[in-house]
Amino acid sequence: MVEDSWSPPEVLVTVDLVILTLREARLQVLLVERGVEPYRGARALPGGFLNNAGEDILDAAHRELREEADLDGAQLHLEQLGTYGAPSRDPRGRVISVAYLAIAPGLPEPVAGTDAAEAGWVPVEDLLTGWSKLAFDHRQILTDGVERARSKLEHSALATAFCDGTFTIAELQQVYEAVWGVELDPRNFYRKIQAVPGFVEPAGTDRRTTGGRPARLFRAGPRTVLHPPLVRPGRTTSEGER
Amino acid sequence: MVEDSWSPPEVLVTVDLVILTLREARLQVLLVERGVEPYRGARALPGGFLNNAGEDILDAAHRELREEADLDGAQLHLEQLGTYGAPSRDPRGRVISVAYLAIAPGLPEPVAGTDAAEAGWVPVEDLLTGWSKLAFDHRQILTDGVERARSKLEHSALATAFCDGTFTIAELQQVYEAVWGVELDPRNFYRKIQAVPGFVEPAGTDRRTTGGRPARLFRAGPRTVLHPPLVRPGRTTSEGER
DNA sequence: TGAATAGTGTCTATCAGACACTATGGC
DNA sequence: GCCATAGTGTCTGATAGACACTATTCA
Repeated sequence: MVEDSWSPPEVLVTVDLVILTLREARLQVLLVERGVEPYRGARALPGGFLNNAGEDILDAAHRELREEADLDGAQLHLEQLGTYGAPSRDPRGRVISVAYLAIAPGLPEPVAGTDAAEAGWVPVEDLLTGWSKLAFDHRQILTDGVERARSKLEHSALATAFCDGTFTIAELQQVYEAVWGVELDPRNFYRKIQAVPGFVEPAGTDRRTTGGRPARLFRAGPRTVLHPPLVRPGRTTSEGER
Repeated sequence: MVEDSWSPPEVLVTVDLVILTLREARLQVLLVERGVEPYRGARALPGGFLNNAGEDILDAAHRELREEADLDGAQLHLEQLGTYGAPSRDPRGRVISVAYLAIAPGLPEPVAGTDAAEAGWVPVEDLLTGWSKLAFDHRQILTDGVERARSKLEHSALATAFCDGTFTIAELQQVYEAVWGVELDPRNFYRKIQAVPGFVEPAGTDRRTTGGRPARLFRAGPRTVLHPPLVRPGRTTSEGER
């Protein structure tokens, strides 16, 4: 299959990040404003080229996380999302992008003092329901990242990655409600969470929030795969979804 | 972040395929024997370098499917599995591999007359329970591919991709049993399948197999997402899985 | 007729959702 | 006390698994 005179083409590789968090009870993503061509001035996912030929792709994702969002990848959930390689996706030439999905607990303030010209949290809903433009194929990557998160909430303990070290069941519920875009019954949710062995475990004392009775605190348990799973409500009957 | 004199490193890209099928009621994968260094003589997943800088990655997967397995990707389920980019994974230098998962209906004979020196179906169980070696990080890629298939059987209509155009419910059950490595009750399975709207639809006449009453034929329905899902039995109680 | 598989009916323990109710804080 | 939220109890309709039973072919 390989002729003697043939040699494989070399391509450039970027690593792009879909960093999701919960702010003001809404699912938000970190976007930067591009300072250089192409797509100068447009909003894009944070990311950049591999540093050198010896850099591991996952390491590059950690580096971008630090450089562009001032986040420590070791503390975050970080998983590969997919690789986007349409020949026309980058006007500079053949550039393929390995996308990663990162989940961060709610950061109180927008990221500042970072490398990118402008970086800020944007509600995902505003981006995906409207027709806002993102650079390159980043809208598709974002869509895939959000769908990955929605799906993984059902079968994995991903939701705890949106929370701080300790959290209340109500806070965990907010994660599910924001990511899935549904409302859940707090009482049933409470029991459902605790019916999954190893999902969350108690963490001692109490804390109060708006008004009511103080809530117990929990931390993430050892289990990353949920049995039984938490299934998304709605669509029980037949709909034509692709 | 990019100095004026700096330019991003160029890397080589291969596309590797995890092609799964069902033969003799067992989950099998197509492997080739490498004819060139590195890993000459070792078994590997079929695959190869991008053809030229303008070739789409998915197109390259289709091309490899045709060249190395004589299969038509348009007829098969084909999805991206992930990208493997450890700097040390290929002794030739910086080569990253985009892996694809393909699902094929049971082919009666081993593939012959193809490009690769040797190509043949190997039971997945033999590879993953034993300590058989595969070239590069292909054992990891295979593991990931099998786990992807196992998981997607629960929530998608992937199982029909293992079957011919028309199939019986018993044949579909064999898919689940082989991929999951469990035994299922035929009567409950039968009703469970038909309880999922759009999963399978009737296809006319009958056919008989070993002995018993002839079974109805079905074809894949329009639905690719299963509601309700088919959940894997077993592991209901807490186990420490990763 | 008997063996073998296809397909249906039914029973029961369990579970998910609805929601009444109690507990515990701040005002 | 009143309000708000946390957490528990209970009821009910749906469901998953076990398995008896009927149907239809071949030998």
